[in-house]
Amino acid sequence: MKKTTIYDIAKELNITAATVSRALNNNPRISEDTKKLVQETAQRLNYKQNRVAQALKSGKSNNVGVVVPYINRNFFSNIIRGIEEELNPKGYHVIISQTHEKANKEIDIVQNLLNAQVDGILISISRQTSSDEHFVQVLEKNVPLIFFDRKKEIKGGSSVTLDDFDGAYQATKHLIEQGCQKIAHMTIDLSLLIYQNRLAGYKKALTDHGMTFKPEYVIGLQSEIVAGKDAAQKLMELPEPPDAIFSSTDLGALGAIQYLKEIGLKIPDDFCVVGFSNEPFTQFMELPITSVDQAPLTMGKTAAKVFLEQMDSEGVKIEKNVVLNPTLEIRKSSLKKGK
Amino acid sequence: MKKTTIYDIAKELNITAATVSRALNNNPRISEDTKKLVQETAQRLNYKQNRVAQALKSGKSNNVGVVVPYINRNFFSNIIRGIEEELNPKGYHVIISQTHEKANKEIDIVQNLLNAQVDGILISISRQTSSDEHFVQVLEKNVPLIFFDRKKEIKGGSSVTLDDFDGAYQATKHLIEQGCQKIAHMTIDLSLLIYQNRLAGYKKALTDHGMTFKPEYVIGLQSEIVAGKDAAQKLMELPEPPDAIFSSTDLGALGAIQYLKEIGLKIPDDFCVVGFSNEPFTQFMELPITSVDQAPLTMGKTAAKVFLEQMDSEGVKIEKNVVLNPTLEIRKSSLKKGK
DNA sequence: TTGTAGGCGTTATCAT
DNA sequence: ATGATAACGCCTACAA
Repeated sequence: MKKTTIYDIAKELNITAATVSRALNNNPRISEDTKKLVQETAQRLNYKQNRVAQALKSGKSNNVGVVVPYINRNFFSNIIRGIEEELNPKGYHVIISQTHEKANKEIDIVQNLLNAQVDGILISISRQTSSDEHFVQVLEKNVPLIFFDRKKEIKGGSSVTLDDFDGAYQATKHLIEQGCQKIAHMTIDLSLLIYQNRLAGYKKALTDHGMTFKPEYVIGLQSEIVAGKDAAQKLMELPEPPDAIFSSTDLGALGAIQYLKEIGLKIPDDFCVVGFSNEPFTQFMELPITSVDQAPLTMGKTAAKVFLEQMDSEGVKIEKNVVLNPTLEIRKSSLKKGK
Repeated sequence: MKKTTIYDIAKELNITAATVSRALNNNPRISEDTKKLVQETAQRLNYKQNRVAQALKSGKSNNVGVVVPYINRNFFSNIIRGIEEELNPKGYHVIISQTHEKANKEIDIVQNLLNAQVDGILISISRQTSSDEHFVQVLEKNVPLIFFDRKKEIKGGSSVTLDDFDGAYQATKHLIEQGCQKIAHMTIDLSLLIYQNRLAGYKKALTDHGMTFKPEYVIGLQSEIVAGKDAAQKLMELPEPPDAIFSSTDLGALGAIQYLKEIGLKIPDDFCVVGFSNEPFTQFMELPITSVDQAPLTMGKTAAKVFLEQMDSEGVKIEKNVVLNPTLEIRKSSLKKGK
């Protein structure tokens, strides 16, 4: 079945394609009669606008590219949900791609998206990413570029991020208020800004409350349960073991909890643990885990809104940096009785 | 900065755009010299193919539409990951949309995707969906239509589904083998085929092992923890309460476990519970939950492969229905000692 | 081996 | 209020 075009409608009505186009686009200087006629015929012939042709003509594809490390991570899939829900009603389609945390892949993807004439790119950079060139190219083509969560400082780019510093600060302060004296910190890849900021927030909370920062209380790991267990073990074997852990990941926190229970510690009485991300499982546990919520849905919606603003302000270049506030979800793993 | 086109390259080299196009597409009847020249100039001028123009010309957009109820459900985001990983290397972009389980939204989305000239649609239908028309339209336009997980029987459509019957059968059989005598079943929306099949598999396993099916042991609920608790309570208040539950969802299973623990039952000694979906949290629990794994990644990859096959077999209409086998992940919640 | 010309479907700019 | 025409960028018969 051939697709029907405006020419088919035109032929049917003995008018010209231009008129049909105008009628369909509600051009004011078309008689109501023809408009009606055209619309009816369009319906009858089952006409559908060809968005590709429109895109070629207008230079606008109505597609935006969204780039993340992995789609199936809870955090990212929530962000994407937010983006889709904000952009779909405005007529945009969301194209998703995964970098697998590889810089090369990211560069390829960005190139491909540009070739596909996307109207904007929303991205959370890969762990490996160090160069800027592909982002510069995006901006040179006047394609809006919005970073979310993991950003790259670049002139002309916008961003929506979480106040990781504050999240870590809240978490640490909460532990202090629970009476914890020796608070350790588990972190991940410190090459990423977000983890640096969490570390910084942790430090600041300590010193703000008259506690000294001890380097040996900071331990790096992969985001896995076993790694969390191992790290906890190392911490507990220190001459002066900690009495609380603020982990930059929930899986790390979970692993730590498992190890601490194994060696007979009572949580939260003997030891408090706080995670980061507020993964779904943290609230399902028998011992629910306190965690910093990153508001991914809001982050996605906000990133989409920033994109829309840029599209609206034709010509005027906007550079907007939104910082969202995290919320500490306090649960059993850090809530001492009587507090 | 204006985009460079093949005309710019042509002008630069005093040749014609057609030659440039051929050179870039590696047309055999172009001299190696010009090819090289063209490629160098393309590089130098930072030329990028315009995929929209190509799409208009060829009728192929190199975009596929993927439609799911919600992107952030673990099951769906894993499927999407599989699809993207399979299709990206082949040069396709993946457009995602969410139906929010609404039939209207689904119809709109499908229309929009068709307007956008997608080369294929991969979809898991909404709970509400009853009509077929939008799918018929897809097939009439010769656009490959592949259902995954939740399908609609329709001539010309392909599908990749899970053998839900078998998953339920395995789960129930496992409970029987553990010595459970009175096995209840928690289900969700029986208007969806998948839940019907799970119920059927449950029944068959019972009768195959000489146990009688009791309607009062089947209880419907929403997929929430509280609903699981309530349902478990109702079951336990029966004159003859069950000694095991096979739940069609993991959250239902979790809720049930929480209630059972509250009333002092020991799991798995007094009571066994099996869930469905193998959500990440099931393995993180202090009492890890046995669950049926749905192999979402494989499902996504398979759906993508089916789509690719259809694209390869130009003209020939293929209708393919793949059924994947679930795996029972046996964990503590159903594993009696000594078994 | 390369050039010419037309068309994919739409819209914007002239005319009429 | 409508028609004619060109253009978006690319590709491909057909010619040369």
